[in-house]
Amino acid sequence: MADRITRADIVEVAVSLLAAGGLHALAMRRIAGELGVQQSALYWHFENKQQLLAAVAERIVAPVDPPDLGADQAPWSQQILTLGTRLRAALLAYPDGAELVATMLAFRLGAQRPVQQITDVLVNAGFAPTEAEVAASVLVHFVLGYTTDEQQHRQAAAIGAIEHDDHATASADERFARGLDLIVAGMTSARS
Amino acid sequence: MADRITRADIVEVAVSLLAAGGLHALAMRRIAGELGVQQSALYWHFENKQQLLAAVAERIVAPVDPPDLGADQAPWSQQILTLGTRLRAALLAYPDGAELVATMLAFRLGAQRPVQQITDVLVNAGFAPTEAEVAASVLVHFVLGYTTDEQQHRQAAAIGAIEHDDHATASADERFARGLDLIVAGMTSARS
DNA sequence: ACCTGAACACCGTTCAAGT
DNA sequence: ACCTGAACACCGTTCAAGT
Repeated sequence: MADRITRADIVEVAVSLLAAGGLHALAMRRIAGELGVQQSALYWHFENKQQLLAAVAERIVAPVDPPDLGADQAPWSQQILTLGTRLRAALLAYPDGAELVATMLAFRLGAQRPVQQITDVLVNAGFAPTEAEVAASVLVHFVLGYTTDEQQHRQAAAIGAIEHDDHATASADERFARGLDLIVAGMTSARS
Repeated sequence: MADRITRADIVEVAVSLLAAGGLHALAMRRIAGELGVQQSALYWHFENKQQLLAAVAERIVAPVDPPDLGADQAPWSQQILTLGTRLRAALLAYPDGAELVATMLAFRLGAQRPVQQITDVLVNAGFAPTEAEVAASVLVHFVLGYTTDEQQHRQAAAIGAIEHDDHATASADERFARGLDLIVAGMTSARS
């Protein structure tokens, strides 16, 4: 009613809807409703829903800080573990966060920064560019896939389709950490 | 018109629709139409669409043969490489095959056989059960994630949203193989 | 047991028209 | 430049009723 709508407003509402109800709640009609505007109004600011989702995905992975590339940096293996852990934490901050980012990444729509950061760390550690890209994709696919699984399972438990298993949830962190370790070990022997 | 509809008929039509038009073409209305039946008729045979998709996913991964667990088996690392390559080939056989199987796996709806096969190979090679599960999940998430990326990118190129890059497509196989190698190397150092 | 017919409650996207 | 109003072309699911 009051003012005009901006791209940032739309993304902000979209993020809050995602936080509240997951990907299911992220409908153009609902976003428009929340902004007090017609659904067609959104299409002046975004070409389509995918572009909007790309912006949301970007926001999700934004808090993943780049590691120090300066003098006093941790060993590369430690940097990789940190990046992987931070990425997972960022994805877990929103329901369906992992699925959303994975989809956007497959379409090459934003959210590419974490992949680039990981690749940079590896190149900086002496990996050949192609080898660094391959290693980064192994890591990213594991983080996204594992976290998607985790969130989807958690959601199914919340609906009551599955009994909530505290034991399994507790060990999710450790299984993830072990997966990361395996990949870092693989990277170590891949370095020329 | 002629005969009654069976679960197998529905799955068969669904698979052929997937082959022809990808996940987008897999609509209850279209399946029903192809069978000459009302859409509501499908709900007598399947509880919902997800259960139907689970059956389709099962069909997609069915051609992934279990490796020999007998006497004259190849070294475990070779068996892992073979299983990973076969899984990817099975997923590539249908458009959106990887995405479909990944979703069903996240919901613990069928298509779990490949994961079990990989775990079995590792346990058989002397891995501790938990370590085998972690290693299998790393491998499976890479195969599914990488192949989903590949198929989605290919589809975007087909629509014309992206230029078709023969060079990139050519090296997709090699990048995948290198990723597999990295993971197998990681598994090797994870074995107690 | 198996299916029809019809409705319910949704979707994303387009486009002329208004201001 | 920015938004409304209304339509188009779809979805999955339910359920009384038929046979």
